[in-house]
Amino acid sequence: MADTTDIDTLLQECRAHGLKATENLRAVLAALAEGVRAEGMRHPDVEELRRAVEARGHRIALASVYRIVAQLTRVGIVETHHFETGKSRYELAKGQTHDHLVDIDTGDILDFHDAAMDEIEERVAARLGYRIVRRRVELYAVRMEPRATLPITVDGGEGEAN
Amino acid sequence: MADTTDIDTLLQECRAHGLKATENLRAVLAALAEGVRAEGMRHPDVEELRRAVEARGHRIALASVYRIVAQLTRVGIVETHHFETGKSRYELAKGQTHDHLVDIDTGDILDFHDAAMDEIEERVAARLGYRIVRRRVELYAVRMEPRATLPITVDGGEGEAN
DNA sequence: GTATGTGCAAAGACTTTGCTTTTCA
DNA sequence: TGAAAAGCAAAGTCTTTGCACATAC
Repeated sequence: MADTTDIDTLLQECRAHGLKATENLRAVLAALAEGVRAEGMRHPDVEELRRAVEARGHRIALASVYRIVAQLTRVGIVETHHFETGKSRYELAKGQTHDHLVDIDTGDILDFHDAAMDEIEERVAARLGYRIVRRRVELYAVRMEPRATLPITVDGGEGEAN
Repeated sequence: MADTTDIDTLLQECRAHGLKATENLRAVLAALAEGVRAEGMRHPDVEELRRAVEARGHRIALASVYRIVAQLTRVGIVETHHFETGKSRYELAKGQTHDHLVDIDTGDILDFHDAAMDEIEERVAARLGYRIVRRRVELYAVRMEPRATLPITVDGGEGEAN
C-alpha cells in the first residue's frame, strides 16, 4: 500500500495540486514525515520545522516555512492545530482524522480516535440543526497514577512525574 | 438558586478572591452578564467587551480589559476560548461546563452539553492512562437546510442551548 | 496609607505581506 | 521563458508590560 508518509508520494500529491517541487518543499515534507516517528517532533511549530530543515543541511526562511505549511494545509496534506500555546503546530494529515490528548505536565500530545465519539458529536450537531464540517477535540489531562490516591507513604523519594 | 449572572454575586466572588471592586471590573462583569442573554454578544472578544463597556458610558483602556479578563479567568469566573479566529473570546463560566458549535458561515457560536460525550471522553482518556482536567470540544459546522419551510421546532431533545 | 488597578505607549510574540531575485517546469 | 517560490525586511494582529498616576479597602 502507498505509504502516506513517503516523501515521493507526498511530492507527487503536491504536484497534482500544482505546487512546485522545490528544495524547500521536499525538506519540509521530509521533516514532517520524520516527525511521524520521532519522539518529541510530532506536531512541530514553524521554528521546530525550520530547525529540522536546517538540520538536514538546508537553509530556509521562516516566511517560507509559513507559506509552505499554509499551502500544504490548503491542499489537505497537512493539518494545522491551534493548541493553547499561542502558536500553530503542524502535522501530516494521515488519512484517519484523529483527536488529541495533551499531557498538561509534559506537553506530550497523544493522538487517538474513537468512532463512538464521532457518532455522538454528529448526533449533537444534528440535534442543533447542523452538519459537522470539521471538529476539534482536545483533552487536557494528567497522567493517572494508579497508586496516587493511597495514603501517603513518605519515603523520601518523590516519584518523577513524566 | 443563586443567579450566577447577577453582578453583585459576581462582585462578591471577586472580592473573595482579593480583587478590588473597581468601576472597570463592575462594567466588564455587567457586559459579560448581559452577553449571556444578548443575541450576538455571547463570547465577546476584548474589543467587543470594550465597546460594550463604553456603551454603558464608561471609558476603559484595552489593556485594562485584557488585565481584567485575565484575572477573572485566573479565579475561575470567566472562561477564555481560543477559537480558530486568532483572537481570544471570553465568557462567564456558568457552573455547567459546555462545548461549542461554531457556524462556519455566520460565525455564530452555539453552546451545548452532552453527558454521553463527557463520558466517552473520560473513557478514552482513561484508556490512555489519563484523567481529564479540562477539555475543548469545538464542532465547526454548517446549517442543515431542512427541505421546506417547516415551522422550526428546534427544541427537540434536551437541547437547552443555554 | 498602601497595595492594586488604570491608561498610555512601547514592546513582544506570532504571522503575513511586498518586492526583488531565484528556481522549477 | 513564464509562473510560482524564496528571502528578507517591513508591517500587521493580538496581547503583554513598564511606569506614572489614581483608587479601593
